[in-house]
Amino acid sequence: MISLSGLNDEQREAAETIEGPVLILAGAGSGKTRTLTYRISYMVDNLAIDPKSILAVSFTNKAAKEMKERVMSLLGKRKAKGTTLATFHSLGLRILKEEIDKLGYHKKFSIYDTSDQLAIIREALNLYNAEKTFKKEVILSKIGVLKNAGISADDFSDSKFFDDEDPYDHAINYVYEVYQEKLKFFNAIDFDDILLLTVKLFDKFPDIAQKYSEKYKYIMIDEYQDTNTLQFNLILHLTKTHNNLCVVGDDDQAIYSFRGADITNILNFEKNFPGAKIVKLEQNYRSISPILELANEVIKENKNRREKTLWSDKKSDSKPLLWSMADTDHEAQVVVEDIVGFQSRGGHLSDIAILYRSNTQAQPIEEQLRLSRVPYEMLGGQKFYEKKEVKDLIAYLMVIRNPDDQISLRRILNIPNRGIGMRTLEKYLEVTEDENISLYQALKEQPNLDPNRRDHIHNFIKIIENFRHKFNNSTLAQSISALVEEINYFAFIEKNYDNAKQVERRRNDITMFIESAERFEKYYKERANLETFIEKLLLQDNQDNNEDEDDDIKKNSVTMMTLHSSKGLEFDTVYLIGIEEELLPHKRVISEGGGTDEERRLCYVGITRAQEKLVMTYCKQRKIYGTDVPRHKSRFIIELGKKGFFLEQDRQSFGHLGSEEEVQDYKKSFFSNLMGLLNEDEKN
DNA sequence: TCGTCCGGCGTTTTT
DNA sequence: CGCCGGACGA
Repeated sequence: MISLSGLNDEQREAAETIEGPVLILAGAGSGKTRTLTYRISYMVDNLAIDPKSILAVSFTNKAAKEMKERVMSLLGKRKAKGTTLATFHSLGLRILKEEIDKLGYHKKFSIYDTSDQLAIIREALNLYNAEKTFKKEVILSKIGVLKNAGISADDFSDSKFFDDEDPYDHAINYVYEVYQEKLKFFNAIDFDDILLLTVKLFDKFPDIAQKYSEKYKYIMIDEYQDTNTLQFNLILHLTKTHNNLCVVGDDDQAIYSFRGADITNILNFEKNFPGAKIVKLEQNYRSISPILELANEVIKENKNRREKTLWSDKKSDSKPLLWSMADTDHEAQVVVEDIVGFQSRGGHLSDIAILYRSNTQAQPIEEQLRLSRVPYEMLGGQKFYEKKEVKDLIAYLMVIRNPDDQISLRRILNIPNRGIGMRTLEKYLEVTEDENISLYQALKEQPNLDPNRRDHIHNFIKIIENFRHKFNNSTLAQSISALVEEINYFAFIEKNYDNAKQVERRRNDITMFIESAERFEKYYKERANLETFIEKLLLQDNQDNNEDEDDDIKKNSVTMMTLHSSKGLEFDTVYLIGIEEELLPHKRVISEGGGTDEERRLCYVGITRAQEKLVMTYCKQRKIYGTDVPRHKSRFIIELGKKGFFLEQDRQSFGHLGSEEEVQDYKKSFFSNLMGLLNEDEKN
């Protein structure tokens, strides 16, 4: 039996209220994950509820994984088994994998990322209007908005989102329809479809919806303030038969409106789910009070929020710091030096996070960390699978699995070059169009269309077919290596880049890809196959699965991530870099004229990640499009230094290294930087 | 068919 | 500054 005595009164009440709707308003650091994990454990261990009927949904893989680990450590692996702790998208995908044929797709569908989506939109746009009046990125983002609002292509022109006066909307109306048709023809879906189609399925087939609702009798949703209409509809379907819904959220941390998140979902919870019990968690267990005071000061400027009084009893005299830097390189240097100093005093690198508004900020820091030999782990950013070489290989896997996947097929048809170029492709696309068959089918069944290319096409098809068998009969990693060999991909890389370093890097990416398949196999054992591997890749679920040896490495590395992905996490020390105008709040938001409330919340999220030490930085100068531009500290904090909420230090002169200890650290880190540089040179 | 060169362009945030 | 896409030439 799990004891709930470690929870405070409110937390315990939330954990013990199992039946009916519950809203937990949980301020930053108030122990909501703790509450949720105890709630799950309490249900399984004390109430003997079947773990299979418990579903907890969060937004990011990171959060889902964290929840999983904490439930496991509380309940033990054996008892925790069967609970579903998923992200919205992994849940949707799980359902679609079973049911998507009812919507007219085959079960081996592909999932398209942004670049795949853009490729389709470009063609659809050409069909609509040969002139380049409309930008495909704008169209894509609007389609995304529509999908997240639950609006299909047919509904758009009748919806409140459609403006008859706006030529863009007419273009979108056309493109959205063509886009969706093509996706279906390619047997592919995009990210938003994962949820859109799941909801569609439930709308269309109430009996299927009922099946899942009966399966998941107890549902918990984390970060409820960030749910959008589509997700809300999904929740409605799933809770329909029982109404056992427990949501956790904090309106001050709503930061996903760009993805259609609708804050009214949390504000109207009682209305949507009558009889809801509401629990407020207001004690912050995370941060020392000076950090919390700064956070409260920042967020209180926002008008539309539920009043909260977050408090902490962790008193301390050490105030947050604000460092001003000369430029981004200087910023990286100072921050990394500080980290090296911390490390040399015996600190754990895993206690440190570097947070930023935009992924572009990560680059100088990353470089400096490498130079100083500080291990780090970066979340998000350029995704591994988005690298060109990796994408090529994945495209092969996709076509092997789903030959209808025209986007992937076209990507690899002439990679490595095999003499099937644009001209040939166009001929075949015509056939595809005329006979309404897939491109793959056309290639396979009519190799004589272009006699000069016949052999090339034949060989290509043979590779695909052979490897379809190969993947069934040998292990995943073996098959992938064999494929790389078969298509001579390494030779292709060498041919394409004359720069030896580039060749090396790209070869390395391929090796890493194969290694990731090996690790996947090791962890998933007999469940490891092409299907499961691709799914993992596409959900960007890169959270490494290796429980054993890599754990040590992870325990000793700095974490870098955007403010968005930091939500829900906590660190002893946080460097919040680039607290400056046009970055936080972001330029785009300022120029669009809308409020900066969400940016302020983002700032609040960043500050409240820190437990003991918070360092904010800004640069006096920053390179934008290659030229240096003067910068200013963010409006969110500009007045608060004078009021004593943090200490401001100008690091440009290095004049603020006070204690002897710090000076020593500085010297040491300078030396290790130098060594790093030398070693780097040696290598090249 | 394939490589290269040039001009325009845009930088949020995520699954 | 660096990417993408179009144009052009071998």
